[in-house]
Amino acid sequence: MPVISQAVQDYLKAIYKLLNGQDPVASVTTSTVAEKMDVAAASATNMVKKLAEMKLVEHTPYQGVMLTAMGEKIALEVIRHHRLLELYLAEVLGYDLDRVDAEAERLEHVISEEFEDRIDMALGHPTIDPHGAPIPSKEGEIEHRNYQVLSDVQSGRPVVIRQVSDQNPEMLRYMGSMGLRPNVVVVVIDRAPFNGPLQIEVGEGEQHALGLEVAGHIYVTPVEESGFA
Amino acid sequence: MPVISQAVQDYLKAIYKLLNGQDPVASVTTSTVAEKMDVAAASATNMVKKLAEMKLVEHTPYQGVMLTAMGEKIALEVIRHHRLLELYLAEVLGYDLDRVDAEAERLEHVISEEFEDRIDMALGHPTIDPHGAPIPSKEGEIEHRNYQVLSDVQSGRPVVIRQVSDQNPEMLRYMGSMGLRPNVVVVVIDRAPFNGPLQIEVGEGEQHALGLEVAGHIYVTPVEESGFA
DNA sequence: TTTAATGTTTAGCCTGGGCCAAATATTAAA
DNA sequence: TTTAATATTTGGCCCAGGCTAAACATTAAA
Repeated sequence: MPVISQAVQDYLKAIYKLLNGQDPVASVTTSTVAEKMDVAAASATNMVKKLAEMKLVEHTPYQGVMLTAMGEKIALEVIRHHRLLELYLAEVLGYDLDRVDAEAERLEHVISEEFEDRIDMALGHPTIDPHGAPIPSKEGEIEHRNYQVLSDVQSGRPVVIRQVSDQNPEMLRYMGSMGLRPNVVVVVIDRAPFNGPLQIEVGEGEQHALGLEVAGHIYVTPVEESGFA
Repeated sequence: MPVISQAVQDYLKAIYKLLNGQDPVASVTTSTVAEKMDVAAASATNMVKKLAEMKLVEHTPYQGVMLTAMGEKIALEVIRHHRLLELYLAEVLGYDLDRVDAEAERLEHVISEEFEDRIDMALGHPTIDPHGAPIPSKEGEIEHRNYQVLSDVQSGRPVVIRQVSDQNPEMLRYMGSMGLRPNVVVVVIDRAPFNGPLQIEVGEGEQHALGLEVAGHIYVTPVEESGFA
């Protein structure tokens, strides 16, 4: 089998996330892949063809792409690397939450099995990354949890933040500035009409007005529930 | 100026090491570069031409290659990354000495300035890597020390190992198995004739027979001296 | 049901960094 | 000093992974 290049890893990861991410998509087409990877449609077509030849994906033209077992395994390995690295950077090296993603992105492709194992051990075999996303096991198992979106939470019911989207460092920084991070309790005090902002109380203290877009990137469970499906 | 690709970094590092390494070479020709990089001579020619266009080296055909100030700066940055990483892997993550080089080789090209600074801090701003090689400062300064080669040491005079060559993991493992690592005291008990092996005493205890090839990759100073030039 | 809009693929090109084989310089030996 | 051995460079090729423009499919709207 051909080499699993960095590009191949990145595409598989992107496809995996589109299929199983926070808002999974019915069918992953080459153009959604192109968009996620930020490349031209033609480039995605080429790569998808190549991945299909390598038996890492199955592709029905105009329908969509699916990962094969092998493709999914590789994607999960990359994601495991990524999330272990994120946690290591945050916990051990003291990175801010909004900087771990970019660094992990580059490191994830070059670390050895030994590196993976050693940071896993140093972290005590963690299962959740610093954004609250599950870390796949070495065997390629990953926990799927059902979280609610903060923007859907009704007023007065306290919820715990379980996960925040790591897509946008600026948004992460903004969330961080209000204390919005995993394991923090939040109560929606009030919802402004016409898709207006939420008034929320964070932890014991401060109140903030929070737009729906940001609230839609915060995943929560009612206090007392874990979110297991 | 064009992008400093990984390949460019590797060539600059190789040229730097040929010029300033443990046995510096009068002139670095494209073919020595090719050999060090383990590529065909034509490939090295191409890259040297490219480096010259980027003003990172000066090349006089059939004479040799020299680094410009800029080229040397980049080489030293890469070497700093490499050696900080080696030390971090050994000290913090518990790597064996013979495995740090390969891992650092891949990581050195992808870590950010922030990563560099954080591990530097975690290690207390070290100046020597786990093989005993100096770590260039962030400003691109590097200490040059004058060490003796163990194979040249006369019998009966105790010496301290200051550095071991990191070229060959197997040799490193072999050295390690005899306790030959930086900061260990060694005495040459006897030299067999006809370029035969040295009989050495390592630390307080064991004696070993050590071939000249390996002894030639161990750098020492007489006990009580530091090796500063 | 035909047309327009949209999505997908093909064709052909580019860049980086390898390769080999052949041509050309240079140095060393006869 | 001429020849042989050795270095170096050139020319032409390959592969990965991008790109654009054009061709071709499919779905939605008229």
